[in-house]
Amino acid sequence: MTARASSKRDLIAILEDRGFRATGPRRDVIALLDTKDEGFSAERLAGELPGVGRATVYRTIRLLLDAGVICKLALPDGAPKYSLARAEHHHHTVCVSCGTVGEFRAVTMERLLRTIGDDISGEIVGHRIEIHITCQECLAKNAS
Amino acid sequence: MTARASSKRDLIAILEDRGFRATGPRRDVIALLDTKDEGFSAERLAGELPGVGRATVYRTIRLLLDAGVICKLALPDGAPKYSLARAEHHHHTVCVSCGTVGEFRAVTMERLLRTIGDDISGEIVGHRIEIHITCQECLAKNAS
DNA sequence: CAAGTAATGATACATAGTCTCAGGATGCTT
DNA sequence: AAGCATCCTGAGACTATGTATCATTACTTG
Repeated sequence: MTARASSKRDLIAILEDRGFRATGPRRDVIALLDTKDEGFSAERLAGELPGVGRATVYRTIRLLLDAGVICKLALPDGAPKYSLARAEHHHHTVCVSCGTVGEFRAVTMERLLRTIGDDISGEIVGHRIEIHITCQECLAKNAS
Repeated sequence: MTARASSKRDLIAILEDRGFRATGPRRDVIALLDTKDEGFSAERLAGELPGVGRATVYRTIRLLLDAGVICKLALPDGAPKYSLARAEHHHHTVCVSCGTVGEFRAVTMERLLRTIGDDISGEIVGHRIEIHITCQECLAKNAS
């Protein structure tokens, strides 16, 4: 099991710190999310929670996005995916074949971005960096 | 006017080189595209071409995407945008306020990505790097 | 010019997500 | 505990972005 910065309890605490109620449906979403080590789609999440309304799943996802505890990313084909944010600041690898999402940090990257800032007119407010890969498992599968 | 690697004529040539016909509707899409210096949405493009079917606009966009002459990118809020690819390989800046898209190249970035490859299990097949900014114009507008 | 192929517009469908609304749960005050 | 304001909920309508289908039209090439 991967070490995880945010456990289920932490996520609930974060919600409450922001003045939101930790209601049943929200706990359900968080509990399911907590079992996922890979990227997941909102629709799939909703499908796995028949007791929770689709709108509520999306609403909870938005809350957690705003709180910064999950990340939204896009496969090259444009399909959106979510993943739990384990580390404070990080970037993602996305397997274009199976959709598995990984995280990496690169201090060098941050330094580089600061440098690039000098060449860019305007104020940098954020960035999105995704590395698209074919993961080990898919490489092995395709080789066979 | 910005120097542009692909002019209208070039885009048509690229289509034909790939075995597609340079039909009227496609020329219309390309001609309109050629007037745009900013990022644009497919829907907006379709709206500005009442004589061309919505499906054809999307189909033409896909052809040009496949040919690599336009790029698809995403604003932080998830809204998709397209932009003409001027330079061969490049990354984008997107103004989060007005949506204007810019390009930049960073050789250092490519070198860095190669380095990062050593830390990533699996095979890198691509990447997506977007710098989100507030552009000069929007900064000025907000200051007033 | 005939036949085959490519492209077209209209429309239906798919997916992702937001909005609305009436009802229900919650928490706060007393 | 009662009353009340607020938050949250599910259902479903709606929007946005894009793809698939299909009958019709336009090219191209022999």
